[in-house]
Amino acid sequence: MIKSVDFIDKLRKSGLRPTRQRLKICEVLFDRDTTFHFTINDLTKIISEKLNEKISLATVYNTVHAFKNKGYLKEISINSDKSYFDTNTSVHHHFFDEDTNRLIDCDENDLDEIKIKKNITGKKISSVEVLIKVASDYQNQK
Amino acid sequence: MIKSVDFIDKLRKSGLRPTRQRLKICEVLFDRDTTFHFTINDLTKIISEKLNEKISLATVYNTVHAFKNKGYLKEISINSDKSYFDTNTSVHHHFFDEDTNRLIDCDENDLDEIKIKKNITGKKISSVEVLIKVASDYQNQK
DNA sequence: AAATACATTAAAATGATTCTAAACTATTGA
DNA sequence: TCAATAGTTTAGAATCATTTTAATGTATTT
Repeated sequence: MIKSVDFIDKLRKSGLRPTRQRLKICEVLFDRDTTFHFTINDLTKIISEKLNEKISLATVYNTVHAFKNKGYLKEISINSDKSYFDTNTSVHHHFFDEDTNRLIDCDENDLDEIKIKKNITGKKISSVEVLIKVASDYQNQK
Repeated sequence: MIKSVDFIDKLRKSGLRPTRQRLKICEVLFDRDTTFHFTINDLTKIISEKLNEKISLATVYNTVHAFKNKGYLKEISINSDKSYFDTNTSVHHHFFDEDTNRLIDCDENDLDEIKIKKNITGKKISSVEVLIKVASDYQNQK
């Protein structure tokens, strides 16, 4: 378990004031052993239902975006209406389970390195992301 | 230039009635030499501003989804609020220009084949998509 | 040509996200 | 320590993309 002091430090070092709300959200997001994939809705539910805390929806959005901008969260592109976030900020790819709408991290060994053999003039690559959609066999036959 | 008769045929064969609105949209989307990437907003603008036609927004949505379901359009996942569509329905990947918000198709030769070396139990891969975000050099240094 | 099934439409509804401006709180520095 | 300040939270309103509704219109079938 990570001490709340660590989060206070982390926030201060990023120029973010350690408020009650931000510390709570830190706990939910970062006090874990494994990567956490979530939508704003997921996070809001955990805060209100599991932790019985009341944090304004606007604050949840603000905080998640602040964390993303500081590099503590990664936003994942899914063909969807919602944004997904990932506590694993390293360069990695994803499986997306279309049955459950859940994301699964790809391991470094699950894919070969993606080499891009083309350049867009005057542009620099800022990210390369692979999304592998999976579904149970029978549902796939649409 | 594709004759409107061809579109009537195409629609009928797909079990879609060839209405004035659908034929107009076919022209915009499919009477082209090269792949067309668009958002619903782009399409609506072309219809109303360039063609001076009046098609209800709901119809544009309905039609684009119908065409997608019939396999005439592909929906592309961008980290964004909007959906992008592509008249190129083959398996291929994309560059996304973050400066202009424009999509560019990857050629078959731009990337090696993506081999996935992991299986999700009980699931079948339904798609593999690579999205390469690019931006002009200086804008990248945020 | 009538009956039927499918399509279009404007407007309302929905759902995710952002904005606003007022109240609140952490930090700074006298 | 305490007031000034700068940054934060908040509820609710606003926005924007998309979907639904239910009434009207049109292609197809018989």
